[in-house]
Amino acid sequence: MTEHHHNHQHNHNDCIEQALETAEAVCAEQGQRLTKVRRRALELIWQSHRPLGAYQLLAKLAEEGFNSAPPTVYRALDFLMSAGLIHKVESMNAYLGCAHADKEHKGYFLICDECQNVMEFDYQDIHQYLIDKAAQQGFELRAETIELTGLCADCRH
Amino acid sequence: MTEHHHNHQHNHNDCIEQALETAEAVCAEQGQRLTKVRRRALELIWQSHRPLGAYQLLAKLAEEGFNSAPPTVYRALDFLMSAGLIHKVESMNAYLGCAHADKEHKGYFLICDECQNVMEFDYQDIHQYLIDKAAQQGFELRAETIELTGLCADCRH
DNA sequence: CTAAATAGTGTTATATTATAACATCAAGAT
DNA sequence: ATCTTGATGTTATAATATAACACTATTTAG
Repeated sequence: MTEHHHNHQHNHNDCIEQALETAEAVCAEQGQRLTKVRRRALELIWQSHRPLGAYQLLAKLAEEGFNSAPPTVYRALDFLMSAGLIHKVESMNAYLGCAHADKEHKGYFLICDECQNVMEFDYQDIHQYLIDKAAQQGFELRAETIELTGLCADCRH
Repeated sequence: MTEHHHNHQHNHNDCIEQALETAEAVCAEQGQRLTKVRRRALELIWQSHRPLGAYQLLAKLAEEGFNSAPPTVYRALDFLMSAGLIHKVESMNAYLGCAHADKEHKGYFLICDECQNVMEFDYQDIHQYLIDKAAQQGFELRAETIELTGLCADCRH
């Protein structure tokens, strides 16, 4: 389990830097271009301590002189998602930096109702379990949306 | 696992009838009122063979002379969700009749990308597993959004 | 039985999230 | 250098959801 947002023990700047390096590498490998707006969008998403809405991101980009029409941000988000660099949290309509972009994985989330802090986890055993259960029904699994909400350790007091 | 929508083997009308009976019982037990528009909304959701969007439902209700402003349908949906009679499929912004409304359970979905047919399943073992994994992080689980997509047996040929 | 309280609905307006369509620009390829 | 493709700019609009307040119906208390 990786708690990558606003953890007491770590310097989040390191995470962001790491994420951007990974992004560069992933894009290079896939022959994709990490353009200015894409790169900055990714950075802003990582700087947020909670999943960031498309229009929140758009506002931040606009402040910095980027084009402020919705397609700008949705294009960047689509790109980053298809490169596996961010995930969409469907239950929040918000976007989150992915801490395992370099590994094939599924993004499973633990979201705190109180502080919106998100932990991403990647349990290969759950994944395999779900594949097997689906296969028993003749169902071929392609994508998983797994979003768990509740109270994080800090917010339970 | 319960495939309750458009299965070859069953008469879906029976499902709908069953669902409405359960709804009556659940509402009675909870001291809630299953008013005309709520009841009809639930029935229309069940009649659909795939998750139904709020505005699709609104259109159907409007055809039948119900008020056709959005709050009408969102209020009905909110009511039905909080009574546990339907679920929202977050990844589709659509709503689905719940086949286990009378039992305490989590709605987990298998959604076919091709035909949009949905199976709802309720694995207590997954649920317990997730509770335990979350608890190991000090996280108290409250709600789960588990939506799996892929190809159903029919659509794989 | 009636008044008060509460729950439900009607109505208008608007907020939020996302995409379509087409023009223009910039980067890498021949 | 020009061609091609991918990326971005721009305008408009679609799709999803909620706020706020007025009105009505049902339940509850006296």
